[in-house]
Amino acid sequence: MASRRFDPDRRDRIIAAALDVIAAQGVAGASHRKIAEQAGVPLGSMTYHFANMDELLTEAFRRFGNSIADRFDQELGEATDVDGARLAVVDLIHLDLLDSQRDLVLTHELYTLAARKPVFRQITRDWMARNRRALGLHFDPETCRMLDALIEGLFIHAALDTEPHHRATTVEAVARITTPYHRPARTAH
Amino acid sequence: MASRRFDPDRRDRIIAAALDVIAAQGVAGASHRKIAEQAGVPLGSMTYHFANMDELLTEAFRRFGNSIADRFDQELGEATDVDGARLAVVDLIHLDLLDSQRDLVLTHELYTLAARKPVFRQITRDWMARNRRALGLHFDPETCRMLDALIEGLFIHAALDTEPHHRATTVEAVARITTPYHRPARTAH
DNA sequence: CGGCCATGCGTACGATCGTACACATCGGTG
DNA sequence: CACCGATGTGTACGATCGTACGCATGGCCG
Repeated sequence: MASRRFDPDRRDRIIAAALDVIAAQGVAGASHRKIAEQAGVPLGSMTYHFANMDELLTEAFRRFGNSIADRFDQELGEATDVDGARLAVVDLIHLDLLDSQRDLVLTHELYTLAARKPVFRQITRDWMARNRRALGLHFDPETCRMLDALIEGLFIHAALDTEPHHRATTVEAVARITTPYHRPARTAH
Repeated sequence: MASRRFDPDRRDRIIAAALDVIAAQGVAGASHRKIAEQAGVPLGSMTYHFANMDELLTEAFRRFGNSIADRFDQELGEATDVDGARLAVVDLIHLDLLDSQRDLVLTHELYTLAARKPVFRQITRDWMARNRRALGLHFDPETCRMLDALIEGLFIHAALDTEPHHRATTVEAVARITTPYHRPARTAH
């Protein structure tokens, strides 16, 4: 039998399994028992490595948020001008995120928790702050807020629409939201 | 004692209670027992009036979606031009929706269910379709999609941000997303 | 006026949950 | 080599859940 000594991978495996179960069954369906089975560890390990369910969920969602934010940092860090940044945003939405039903589901689950429990709200805020910082390399703060909101909204629609989103629509939407509005000159009246 | 004969209000009261409990405790915390207590009906009434939990949730969220969509119809129906419609959208976001933590929480809960179960996805789609139809009175279809997405995103941010959203930011964001993008003329190079 | 049946309810059952905790295991230490 | 404490696990308990179902109730029909 494998050594009974401390196994540093054990914690990680449980966290990964937690995200898998949440993606498949939702937070509501994520029990210690199911996660333990998915991770291939005994039930007793759950309370040994994590004081309670909230601690496990907290760590899991923090890891999830960071993994998404890493992609923001990477894509946007490579952009060299505003147009490149716009393109990076479009790619982030289309390539990395919309294709992955898993990420969408996890995002929804996190938001739902965040709307109710302060701990998860903080995780979400940290995540959003990271995203905005990445966007802030190329856009002014107010635009970052709008752009961030638009990205969130496009997420949601992608999760629920039957028909796939057209990339052209995303391109146009990103272009619009990053372009300051100039009130048109009034014609005489 | 009150009559044992059929009470048509009973169903409605249960549905209203269900939304109250979901708003307060989330779908995860909404049990037959809690809803029954909130509605002031015995536990046995729950399975009498609703075949199972999903049927109750379905009816509750359908009612919720319709109540929000009604406000969209009303506000946008009163607008007479595009600027009026833009203002209506801003008002919808700020007056009716952002102030109400309850609506935000319910929206998140519905989306989370919708991401997983087809029944609730259909409810969400119907709701979105109603909203888009209302927006369609004043904007072209592509703009409706973008605007709808932006509204969703602003919702989410409102639920999670500590600081309140500035109305001016919303006004600017709505103006931008409803203004077609014109590629700027290139300077010589 | 007496019985019947639609309406509505109290209760109990089996499943599942989070968590606690006694106990097994075994590398390191003296 | 003996034992001790760190590491990890099996199991059981109390709470809560959705749901089923037998039974109480009382208007209505004959």
